[in-house]
Amino acid sequence: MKAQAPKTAKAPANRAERTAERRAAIIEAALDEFISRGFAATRLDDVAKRAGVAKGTIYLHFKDKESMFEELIRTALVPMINRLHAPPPVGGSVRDMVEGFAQNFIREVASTRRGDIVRLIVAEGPRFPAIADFYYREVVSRGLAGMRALIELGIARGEIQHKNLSRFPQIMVAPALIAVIWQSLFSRHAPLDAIEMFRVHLDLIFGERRAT
Amino acid sequence: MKAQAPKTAKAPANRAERTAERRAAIIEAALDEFISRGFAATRLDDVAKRAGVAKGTIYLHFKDKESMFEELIRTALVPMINRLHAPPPVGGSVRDMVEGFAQNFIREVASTRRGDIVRLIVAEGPRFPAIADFYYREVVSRGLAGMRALIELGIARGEIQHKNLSRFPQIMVAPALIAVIWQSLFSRHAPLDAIEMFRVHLDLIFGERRAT
Amino acid sequence: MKAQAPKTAKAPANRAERTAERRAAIIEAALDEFISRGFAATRLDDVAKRAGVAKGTIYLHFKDKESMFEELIRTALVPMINRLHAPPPVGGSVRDMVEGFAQNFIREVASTRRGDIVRLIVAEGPRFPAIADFYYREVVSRGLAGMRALIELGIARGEIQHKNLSRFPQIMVAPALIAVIWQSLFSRHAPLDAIEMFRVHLDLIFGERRAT
Amino acid sequence: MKAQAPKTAKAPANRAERTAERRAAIIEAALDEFISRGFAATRLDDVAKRAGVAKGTIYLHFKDKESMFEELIRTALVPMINRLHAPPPVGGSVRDMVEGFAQNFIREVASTRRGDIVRLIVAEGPRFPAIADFYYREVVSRGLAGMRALIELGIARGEIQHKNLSRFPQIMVAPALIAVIWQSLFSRHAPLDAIEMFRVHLDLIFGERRAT
DNA sequence: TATGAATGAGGTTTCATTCAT
DNA sequence: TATGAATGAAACCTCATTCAT
Repeated sequence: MKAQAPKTAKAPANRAERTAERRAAIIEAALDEFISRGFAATRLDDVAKRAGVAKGTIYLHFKDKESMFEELIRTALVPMINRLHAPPPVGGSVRDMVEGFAQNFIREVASTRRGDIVRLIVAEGPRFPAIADFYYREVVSRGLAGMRALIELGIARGEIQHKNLSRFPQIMVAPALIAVIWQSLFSRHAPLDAIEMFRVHLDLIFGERRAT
Repeated sequence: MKAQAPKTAKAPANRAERTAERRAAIIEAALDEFISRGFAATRLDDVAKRAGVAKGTIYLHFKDKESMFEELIRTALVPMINRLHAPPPVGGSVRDMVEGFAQNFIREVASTRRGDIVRLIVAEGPRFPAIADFYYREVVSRGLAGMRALIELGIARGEIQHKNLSRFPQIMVAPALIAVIWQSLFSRHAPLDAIEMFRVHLDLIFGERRAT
Repeated sequence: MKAQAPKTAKAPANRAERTAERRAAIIEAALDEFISRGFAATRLDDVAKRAGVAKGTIYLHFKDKESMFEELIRTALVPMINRLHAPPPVGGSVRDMVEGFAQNFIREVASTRRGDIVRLIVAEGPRFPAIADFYYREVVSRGLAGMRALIELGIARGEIQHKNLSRFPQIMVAPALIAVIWQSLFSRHAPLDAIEMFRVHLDLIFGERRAT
Repeated sequence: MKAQAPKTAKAPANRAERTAERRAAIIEAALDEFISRGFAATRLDDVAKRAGVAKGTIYLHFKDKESMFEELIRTALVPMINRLHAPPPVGGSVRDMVEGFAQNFIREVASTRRGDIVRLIVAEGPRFPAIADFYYREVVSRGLAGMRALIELGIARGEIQHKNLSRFPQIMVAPALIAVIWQSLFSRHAPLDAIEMFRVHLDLIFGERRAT
């Protein structure tokens, strides 16, 4: 619908819209800067320049640098959280479900900027307890709970033999995290086929597959 | 004459010794500060205060903040590197060797400041390629090579069934890295028994054990 | 509406104007400080205080102390350069032209802050080749070329007997430079009537005058 | 005489001698540094390094940087002063005497480090009144007095026609000072034959010469 | 709302000077 | 006497934040 005055087609109609766009540009720019420099080394000047707004404009949207950072991380995590909420694509075997999830994660997180956000949280978490708390509450604990449920399903169905695995669902996702970190730090030195690594990892858990 | 005062063991004899001590104090203090604040947010003023020296003294030992950081990380990694060089305590089964190694790592790295150094590298690596390079060259690639050798030994001896594991030795150590990160970020929220987790992980690889 | 307050002539209308004023104040203050302390001993803190701005404001106008210095000198030389460009007040004898020029120079340079700038260039030139180059190119070589033209005119007209003088136009201006230096260093000890000295100097070149 | 123990010929016999040598080395090094950097930008560290002594040693010979500078300049001026004291090589014409003096000055001052000392005084004089005073008293006023005496002798002998010249002996030496400054600042851009220039200058005063 | 010039606290770094050896 | 490690005041410069327009 929306159907506003078509204007010059490009210019974003009304004021509210332009404001929202500016805000989005700031968020986008700030994320990029924070990812590539970390919190302390990021200059709001650069964020403003990259977002195409004046420095003062940032303060119309965020109280200060710190709350901007925290809010940003939260915002950026929402898509990941939503994905966790989404019911796993029930259907095939548990292995297929886990593998689907991991492929998704590796493709959409480990190899993209979202992976850098994870690394950013690892980097700045200790100095921003609010962020570590939020990340634990919204991502880690939910993700592990979901993974544990899958593991238990796998055990119940007889796909997984190792009963103890449900005590440490972290093991299931460990290679995915490794992939994220490897990507940021070492892909230059040696590329890593994260998806294949994950498959081998699943072989350990579910037993070797017949066919690929 | 000068009487050769025997000193009360506390006063560090000669000048060179005191200088060395001061340097050690600076290194110690700087590591602590870098770990808890990251590179950019660390103030050399605080480092000096913590080390009990004047600000200028730092510059007698290091060219500037950046090279201090790089040199520090290198220095701090040496013990880890040495441990990797040390021939694995050959003897029992491959599983025992790996488990011994992991216990050692978790006890001496994951739960100590050394673990924070690993996290620091993850955090600052992208901004300090020299550090990431050094870490890859001296720690990661060697560690993975050693691990691959062990895996191949395990396969040769029949302890390990999954031949593909040797392609991704990262899988073997993944839980150890998870432990390091968990320790820094989430141990407050939920403690993690890293050693037990690693044991379960080894069960996946070597098969379940009869007795503990 | 906003009533268009006519302002009381003191308040500098719009923002751009105030910025320009501030910049001018910085330049003014910096020149004074550089002149009285030299480059290295000048503190930007003092410049800011004298200009009535904050320290950071200086950096909105100049990249750093060094480029501020170079730019300042260049700016300050422009009036002198313009004067050199101006066609000499053709008219009377060559002697009158030279004497007019010298009187002007002594009055407007040797006895004012502009003279100190010349001394500043002498003082800092070796450490700022860019400045010495600029000064040579824009002031010295042009000034000497002009002076040589005048000398040749004087020779052609028969006012000057010494044909060799055109090989060293420096001789013509030497007393003017002496005056500049004397002013800065020794006027306290013994005042120097630079204009009279120059007249005597011209007597050597053009022959003694009948009347004053 | 001196005839001390020949020792190893190279090593400077006794302690006092070594101390004197060290002092000389410091003076030498400091002069070089001050000349090429100016007072404020000279680092005592560099002076010490260049002199081959420890930083602290400088303070055994000089109260502080400032008095070292002043003392240095004084010391360095002594040879020039002595030369002024020396009775002019009476003999030929006044012109010969002046020319001899000027050639000497240009050869031994303008083209050497001593010329840089003159420039250094021009540069730092205003900030070191004691130095400007000393220089005026010991060099300038004496030099000008001597020059005035020569001029008056020239007038008396009929060699010089311009009676007023004795009022401004500065005119006589002006080209020599020009040469000093030119050397430091512009010799890179355009060499200046100072001796020839001075000769032309003398032609103005004494009349053109028959033979060269 | 949006701007960006201005601020000034605070950071890194330098260097004259001291002093225990 | 000579050393040079240590000091810490003071310099340059940055950048989060404010505010008049």
